[in-house]
Amino acid sequence: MSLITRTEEMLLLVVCSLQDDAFGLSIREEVEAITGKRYSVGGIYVPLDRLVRKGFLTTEEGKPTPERMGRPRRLYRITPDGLAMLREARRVHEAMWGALPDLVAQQLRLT
Amino acid sequence: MSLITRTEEMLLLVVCSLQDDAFGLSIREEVEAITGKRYSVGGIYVPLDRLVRKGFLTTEEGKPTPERMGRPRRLYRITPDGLAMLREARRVHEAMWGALPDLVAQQLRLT
DNA sequence: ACAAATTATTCTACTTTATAGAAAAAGTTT
DNA sequence: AAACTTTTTCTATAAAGTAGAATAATTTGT
Repeated sequence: MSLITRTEEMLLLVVCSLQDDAFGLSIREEVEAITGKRYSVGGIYVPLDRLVRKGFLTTEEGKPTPERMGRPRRLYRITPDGLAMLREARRVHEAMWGALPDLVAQQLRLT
Repeated sequence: MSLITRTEEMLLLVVCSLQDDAFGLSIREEVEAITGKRYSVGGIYVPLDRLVRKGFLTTEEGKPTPERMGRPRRLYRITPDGLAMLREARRVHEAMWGALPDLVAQQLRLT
């Protein structure tokens, strides 16, 4: 199977990190905090949908009566297949970076 | 500026790893070796071109008289901007994975 | 009950990137 | 110069990324 994209990896990881609070807007906040870059709502929801369709995430409506205004949340959780994809992404990442000659590695890790 | 894609990161890293032997087909071999996945020639040359256009790689014709048959090679090297992109990709990667709660991290690193 | 305010998701059009492989190019050997 | 070898270029298609307006579902105020 094909490798996951960087966006997909980020979203899967952030869903894991947020645990029971992983929904569209909280995921967006976290992604922005970590990358330091702005994301439109589409930039989050569109790939989230894709991950659900592919079976790497599951989703369900948030609890019915939280004392909170606004539309209910749609929560996300990672699946076993999603975890497998993350492991694979990590393996490739480490193989790539591990193959660097020492001299180049030094240039990269510092500065 | 926007984050580099996973393919771009792979190609930049492999160009670094191969040093003076980084050309289309050798890059493909290395990418395939590391990922364990097959890549068409287009799957390598098209993104390589993009990286050159963006200023993350430079390219030049291979030496004139190598005792080797076939069309001359087109060699690639990373630029300072390319190195900066790799550093940024690495920073984001570490921030993402570092934010994982211990329990999830265990599930991922093992198995 | 209705209007306003709040919070969040859905939808969709557009741009960029990925993917595949046939065709062309540039050299060497016979 | 014809055949062979190695490598790149080109081009079409599919998939993913990006942006933001529109819509939805709830609570609060009157």
